[in-house]
Amino acid sequence: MSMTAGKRVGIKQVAEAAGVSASTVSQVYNHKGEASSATREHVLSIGAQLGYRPNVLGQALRSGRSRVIGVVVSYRDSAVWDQTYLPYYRNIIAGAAIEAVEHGYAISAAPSNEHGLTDTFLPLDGVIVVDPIPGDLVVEQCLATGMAIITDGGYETSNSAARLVTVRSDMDKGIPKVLDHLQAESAASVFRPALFVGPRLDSYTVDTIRAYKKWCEVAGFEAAVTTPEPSQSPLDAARTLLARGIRAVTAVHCLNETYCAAIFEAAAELGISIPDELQVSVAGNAAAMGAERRAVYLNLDPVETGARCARALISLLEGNDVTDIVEEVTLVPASQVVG
Amino acid sequence: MSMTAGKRVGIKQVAEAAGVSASTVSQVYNHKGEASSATREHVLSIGAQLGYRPNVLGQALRSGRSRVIGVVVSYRDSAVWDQTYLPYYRNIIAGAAIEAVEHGYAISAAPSNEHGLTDTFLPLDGVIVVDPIPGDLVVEQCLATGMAIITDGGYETSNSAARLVTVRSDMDKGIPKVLDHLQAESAASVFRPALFVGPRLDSYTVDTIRAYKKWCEVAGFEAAVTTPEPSQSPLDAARTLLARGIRAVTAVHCLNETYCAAIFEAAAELGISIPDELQVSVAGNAAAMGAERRAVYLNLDPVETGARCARALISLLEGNDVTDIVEEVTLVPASQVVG
DNA sequence: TTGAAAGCGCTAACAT
DNA sequence: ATGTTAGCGCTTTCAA
Repeated sequence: MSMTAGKRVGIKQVAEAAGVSASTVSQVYNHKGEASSATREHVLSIGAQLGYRPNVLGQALRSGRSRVIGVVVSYRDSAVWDQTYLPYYRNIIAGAAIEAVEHGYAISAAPSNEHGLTDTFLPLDGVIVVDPIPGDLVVEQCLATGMAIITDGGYETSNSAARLVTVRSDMDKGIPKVLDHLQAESAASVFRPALFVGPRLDSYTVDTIRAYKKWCEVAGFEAAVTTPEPSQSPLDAARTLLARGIRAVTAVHCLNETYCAAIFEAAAELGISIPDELQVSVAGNAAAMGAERRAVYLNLDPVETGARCARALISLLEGNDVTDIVEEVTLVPASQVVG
Repeated sequence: MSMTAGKRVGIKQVAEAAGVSASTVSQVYNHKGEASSATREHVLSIGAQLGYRPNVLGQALRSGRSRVIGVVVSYRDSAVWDQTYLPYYRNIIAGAAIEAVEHGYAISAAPSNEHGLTDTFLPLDGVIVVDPIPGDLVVEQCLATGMAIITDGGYETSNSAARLVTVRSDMDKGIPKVLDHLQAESAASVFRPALFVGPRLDSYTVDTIRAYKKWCEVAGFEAAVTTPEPSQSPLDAARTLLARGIRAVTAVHCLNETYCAAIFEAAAELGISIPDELQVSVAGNAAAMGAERRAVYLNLDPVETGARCARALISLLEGNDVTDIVEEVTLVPASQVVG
């Protein structure tokens, strides 16, 4: 155990007990193999005997690597934050924390505001930025300092020296999957799928819209993308969308749980029955709180995503080449409980 | 931003620019008020100008405080771990991480095994131990080193010097609440409430059993506590319990989601209808994945609990007196969706 | 009120 | 192959 309290055994104690110098001990513990195997064994056995654990703080200070990675929690704006982003971040954080510890890293949630990353007390070896927008302030700041970055969501940069890896869900496959499913299950005489997204143009949204439009084009349907006007609530936008009538809109795919909830509420108000008169699908965690059993889920597992991001970042920090990651998304039909 | 990469400005740069010594700068930034307000202002303004942020690693090394707190993830044993503990821990971790960062602390998930805490790489200022059992190895280890500890769940120690604070749910109030509710809703001619718990005698289980027995005694019912035999699965135990018949058992309170799921499965097998023939209640997160709408929930919010634990620990670390915390639990009736 | 010096635990040049 | 020296950024006596 490397605890703080109590008199811990340090490199010096081991050095003394083993009758060697501190640097030899250090050398044995790190650059495995420049010491004679005799001393090596000896030092190691003494170390084990004394219960020596290198103090990471010392290592960190000396090497400039803190073994702490940040998970950037973007600027929070009210309702949407609480409903969707906060739960999502929590899961990302938890997944990243559990993965990180396996590799000897700790997690620091790193809040950001309109000025970018706010004070993160511990120096960060790298960061995970969730859902950046193009030219994201936090990403650009980190890029500028040469920090290693993982984005959960696509990100374009011209910075060729960047240590930046993206992790994103494969909407190019997922969206057709869910639209095909909706069409196959559709009871309407004419299938009319709409897309309901938010105003924030992060890559997730952009990818979703692109895939939707492409599917419509290929399948010969007219694309209908609805976005709340500035200052319009998701619920209002949903009302407007559904007011077109159940012949104009027979199915809606929602960007996330927030928009899905708005659709359900608007449908209830208008006396539209789901899924009989209106099919609803949503990208989100089918196993999450208040998951809507009447909706089709394009299942996202944020805990796993968090773990994946942490793994990628750590791999990057260890000096490996890491390529962008595209996550598969699975389809969970309506009324199906997820184990 | 206190990032690692790039040439950060340190105490020396500030000292030089301000024309004072490093120790004066340090003094200004820490023991607010031993420098003349003139120098103070000056140093602060130069510091701000240069964007100086104390390097926590340096501080930590010198002061022996790492500003990292551990969340101990207990020994994981297979199925129960995945179903109940892992989700619970995740939420605790996320809640603790978000709370911690507000106070300048990072979180390290700290895995433990049968030998206690395994290597946690960063030195910990304190730990949060979830659901310790009496004489818990991890708790005792930490106690021995004088580390600050928060237990999520009651814990008894004779160590008077201990910096140990417990955070627990108020089962003494919660259990009567849920049993009263079940009794009031009961359709059976004779109300017969059973309790279904696990073999692990952590304080949460013990508290639950105690409160249940007391309620039965006061209300004049016979107490019936069911625990899986060693090597018996929860499902098997549930089968045995329900096999007694719907007149012998009209209601079951389950310790957690694992036991609740077992009851539901066994009931389905036996053709017992819930809640008509059998009332089921469970202590857990009513807003969680796969929450059972037919069950009555004694609602636990692990994210909030995690935050509370972190807050208590940090307060302890800052040298405050912190008293044990008892969390209220609320009742969520069956078939009610939680916002 | 301020500064000089020592050192937290460790690693990396450099010397031997 | 091993030891010596210096110093990462900071705090903390202790002296001025």
